Amino acid sequence: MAAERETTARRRNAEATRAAILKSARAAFVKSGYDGAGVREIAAGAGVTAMMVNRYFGSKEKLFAEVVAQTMAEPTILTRENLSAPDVARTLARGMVEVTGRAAATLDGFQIMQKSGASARAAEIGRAQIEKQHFRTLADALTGEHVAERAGLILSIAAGLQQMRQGVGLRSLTRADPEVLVALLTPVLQALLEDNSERKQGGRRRGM
Amino acid sequence: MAAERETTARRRNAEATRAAILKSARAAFVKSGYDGAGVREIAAGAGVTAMMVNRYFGSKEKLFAEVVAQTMAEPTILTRENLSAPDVARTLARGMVEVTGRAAATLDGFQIMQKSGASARAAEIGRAQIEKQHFRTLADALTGEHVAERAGLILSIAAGLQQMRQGVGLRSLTRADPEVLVALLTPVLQALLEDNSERKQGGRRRGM
DNA sequence: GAAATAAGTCTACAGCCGTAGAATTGCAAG
DNA sequence: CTTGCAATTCTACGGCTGTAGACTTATTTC
Repeated sequence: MAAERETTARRRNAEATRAAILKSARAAFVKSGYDGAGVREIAAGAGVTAMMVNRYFGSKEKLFAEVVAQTMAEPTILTRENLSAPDVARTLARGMVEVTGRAAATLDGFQIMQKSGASARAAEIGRAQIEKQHFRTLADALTGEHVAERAGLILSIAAGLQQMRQGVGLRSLTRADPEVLVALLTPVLQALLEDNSERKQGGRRRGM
Repeated sequence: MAAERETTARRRNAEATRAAILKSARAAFVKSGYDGAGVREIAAGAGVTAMMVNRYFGSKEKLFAEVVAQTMAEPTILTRENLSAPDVARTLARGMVEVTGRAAATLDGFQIMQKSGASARAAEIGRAQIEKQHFRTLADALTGEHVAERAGLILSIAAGLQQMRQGVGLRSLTRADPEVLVALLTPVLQALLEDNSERKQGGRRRGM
């Protein structure tokens, strides 16, 4: 022994337990939302009892806040790389549509919010993180007029697609060829990425 | 007496009670979603006890189904009139944005689904009605290629805007000038209403 | 080995949930 | 007025919720 003891060696491994709870909680919140996921269920998924959740995070609400913050801090769609790609609109469209791929983190965040629609508290927590992470990244990459509104609308499209496909399960979208959706979505996003707020061109859009 | 007795006069007015429960239920589901709205709360809003809900509708789930069907059967945005207006895109955009106006019915439906995201059963019930009402109306009005996908995407945009504005409360959208949102949304919807699935004009097939 | 402390579990509490069956009320017809 | 039935309420069940305090267990330090 004495091999590892970073910052005082853990007895029954508090760090690992905490991480396990976070992981289980994320899965549970993605699946059932804030109200739907039970503390006992989350704890069981981490191999501990319900009280550990309160012991490590104080309350279910604080655990939720940490899960949301962590999930949205690792974006995979709205990244600076994607936003500076040659064909931004198509790249974003593909990220929104390809739910199976490695776009899981960003979509997990939207999914949690979609499943947590009933809770005002969850909405507030999610709003703060969306604005801090996704919205910020997006708005920073845009140029021209009405940047905030355009960024908000792009996020709305991502959220709406997620809701109708994964949540509601609208068949015309679940059964659609992903490539068709990407092709249809690309010009839509293009209209918001560029500054074409109809006719008031003021200056030539240099952006994207 | 004998003044009114349509289909055998009601003693303590079963019809009125039933209608009162439906009305209260709709308000409750809009506010709290399927899981969040309690049977006792719904009943209290109608001035009766919880058991009347089961007596008149069999179960909470059946009540929900009836509320959703009724709400979505009275659309105010996706109407045939709006879909044959001269400037369809702007008319739809305005309907999606002006939440205060008389677009309440259509938006109520989306709001119920947004708040009920945690329940798979509610999603299934909502999906059926959305496809039957909104989707059908919309798809019938479109022409060209990929009508079903385009209709689904338009519904996604409506749902996403609703979620981000009313649900999550994204500030860039809640504080935005509605006219700006309409102006930005119009070309976006235009891209989906027209058949501009990028460059493959192949042949003009009448859709679906 | 004994003491100290961190990690984890047990038990319990109010309070809510949807719903079932029995009992009760109110109205209208005989 | 009485009888009959529809409309409504009462009581209750089993199960779930988040969380608080006391208790137990394991690990480390002296």
